[in-house]
Amino acid sequence: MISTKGRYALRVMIDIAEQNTNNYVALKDIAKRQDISKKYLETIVKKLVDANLLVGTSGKNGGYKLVKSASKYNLYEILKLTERTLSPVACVDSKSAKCKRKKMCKTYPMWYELNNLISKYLKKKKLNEFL
Amino acid sequence: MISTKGRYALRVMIDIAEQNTNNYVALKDIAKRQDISKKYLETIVKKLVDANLLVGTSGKNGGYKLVKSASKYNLYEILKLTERTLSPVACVDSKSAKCKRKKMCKTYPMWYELNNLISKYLKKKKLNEFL
DNA sequence: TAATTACCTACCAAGTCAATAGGTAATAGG
DNA sequence: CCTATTACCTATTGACTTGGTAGGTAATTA
Repeated sequence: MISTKGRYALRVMIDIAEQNTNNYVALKDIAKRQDISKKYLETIVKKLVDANLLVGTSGKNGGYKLVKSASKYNLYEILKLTERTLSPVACVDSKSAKCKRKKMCKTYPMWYELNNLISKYLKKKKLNEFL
Repeated sequence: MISTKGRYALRVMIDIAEQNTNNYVALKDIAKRQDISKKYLETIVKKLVDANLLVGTSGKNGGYKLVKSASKYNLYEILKLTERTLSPVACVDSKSAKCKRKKMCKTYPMWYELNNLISKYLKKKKLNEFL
């Protein structure tokens, strides 16, 4: 299941895109509009900045802004930052321990297919589709 | 993410179907073949019995068997027993608290669509496809 | 009646998640 | 230059879930 962090991250990205400005958007305002604790959002936005999906600046009129046009962001790249994994099962997750039954496992191909289905959906979905 | 319980449940169902017999299949043997702790499998198989996907009997030559042909089982009905939810996000999960922003939420339709994608895949996939 | 098997209740350690607390550093406007 | 504003940093907490174990009782058949 995708956590609140992931859902919030997406909403933050959409919120910034919606402002449709080249100015920095303050987190305080995003938190108010989205009705999410600003303190909590800080931990989420940090991940977005670290991954270069957002750029932030301090001080008066500071805040965050996108680094590329909304149509160039896909959901997968946003969500993978906040989620331990986006795989539906450990079997197809690169971060999980490898299963030694993988080669003989009758269910593995199905999990692999399902994983593909989800990944493709998320990679195809672009941020501008939410505006 | 689908838990080990769910993955094991599926493997148990396949294992029983594979034996291709009308006799009861003992959990001891399933555990050995699948290399899963029998004790742990007990908790999983109980859910399958409670939901009438399997029927079990005690005593010598006891064990579990299917109640219908493998082609009549779909993955969704099996996995939903072991997972708290099969929804990718709380927003589209009937068991989770309702989000009051649902009606105005820009992301909700996308989550709904993703949920549908996954559910449909799992409901279409039948047990006999693994034999 | 004895072996075999399912079935039942309880428990535990580790990990994850959602969220809060209390700061420090950078920047722009007056 | 100073002060308000804003991002950024580190640590902590309680609740919950997961994966798995322990130690039994009840049912069935040879």
